[in-house]
Amino acid sequence: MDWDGLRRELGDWYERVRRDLPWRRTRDPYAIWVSEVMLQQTRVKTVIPYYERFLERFPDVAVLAGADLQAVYKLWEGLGYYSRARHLHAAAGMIMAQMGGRVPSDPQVLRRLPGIGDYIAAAVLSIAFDQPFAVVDGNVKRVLARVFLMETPVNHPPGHARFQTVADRLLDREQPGRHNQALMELGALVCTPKRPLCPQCPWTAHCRALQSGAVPDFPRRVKPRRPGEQFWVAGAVLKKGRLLLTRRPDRGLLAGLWEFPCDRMDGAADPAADCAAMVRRQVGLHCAPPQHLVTVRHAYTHFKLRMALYLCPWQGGRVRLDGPDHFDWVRPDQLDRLPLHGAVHKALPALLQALRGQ
DNA sequence: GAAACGTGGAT
DNA sequence: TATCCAAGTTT
Repeated sequence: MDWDGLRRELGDWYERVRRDLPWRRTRDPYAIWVSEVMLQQTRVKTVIPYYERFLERFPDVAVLAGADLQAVYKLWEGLGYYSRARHLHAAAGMIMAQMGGRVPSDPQVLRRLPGIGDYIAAAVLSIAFDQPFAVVDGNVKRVLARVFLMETPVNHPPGHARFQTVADRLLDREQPGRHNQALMELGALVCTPKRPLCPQCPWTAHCRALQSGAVPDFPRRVKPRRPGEQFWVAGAVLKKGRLLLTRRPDRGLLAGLWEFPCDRMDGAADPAADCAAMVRRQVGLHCAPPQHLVTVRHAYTHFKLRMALYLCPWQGGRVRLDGPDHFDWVRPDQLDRLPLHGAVHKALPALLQALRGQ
């Protein structure tokens, strides 16, 4: 295997075609780090506007560390995987408190920060600090699987180490940052999951999948299991023109985001009554018979959701929380101040229309 | 080590 | 409409 040839051809190709992305215009370790966190399981096109806003609002570690977590969540709204925002904020605090305000360049130290795993550590160390660590992300696995005809499934954790081994051997230790980005760029632009553009690939002379006509069969994947379906009922409690919003705990699904009190339905022959009972249980309020507004569908990674939203006129009681960790009575025109999750955003137009009609 | 963890675009 | 899947990490 001509490793030097591979590295050179990849590097030359990258210099020719590389996209001008915002995080490629800086060597600031903080900015690189933020971009890598946002890019986790998220498309470049989606990330760009979030990245621009984030760097404008939180230009360095000190500003981020001093910000309210809620403000960070608000900026993260709609990007998904909200624990990333919490971890980023927490890590910034640790960097200020323990590391002199500088993103650490020591692999052991960096790797211990929350939200920084093997991939992000390697990316930051190579791109911002020129250290020889090879990244292994979805792009890299796909490219390696094809070029080396690797049978290892790319979506099965036990096989990850095999890809890391190959990536380590392939790494250009002279220009590790450029090399890592080039390999990912190749996966993103040419060696794509579907309909790869092999004629444009710098590695056609080396690719074993191409030579054996097996490109469409690689990479291998294990079959994911079907996500189940959940049914939730949500109640928009209305009192004197204000809506009750609750905040989800800082762990688990949609951590830290705001929503109308909601819960899974337990089979519910009578969803409206179930909603009223849910409101009593979750926030301790009594309401008039709930009126169905809309049912939205939403797909999460591991289950599908159908959420029925009801309008629940307040009748009595003071808020006592069981589940959510905060609440607020919000005027409908101020809902956009809170970070809300996708299902709530889908249901919101129906609610606002109903309120206007009252 | 399997499962949890979001969302939107492409097909 | 259903499925795939994208610059992964945590528990």
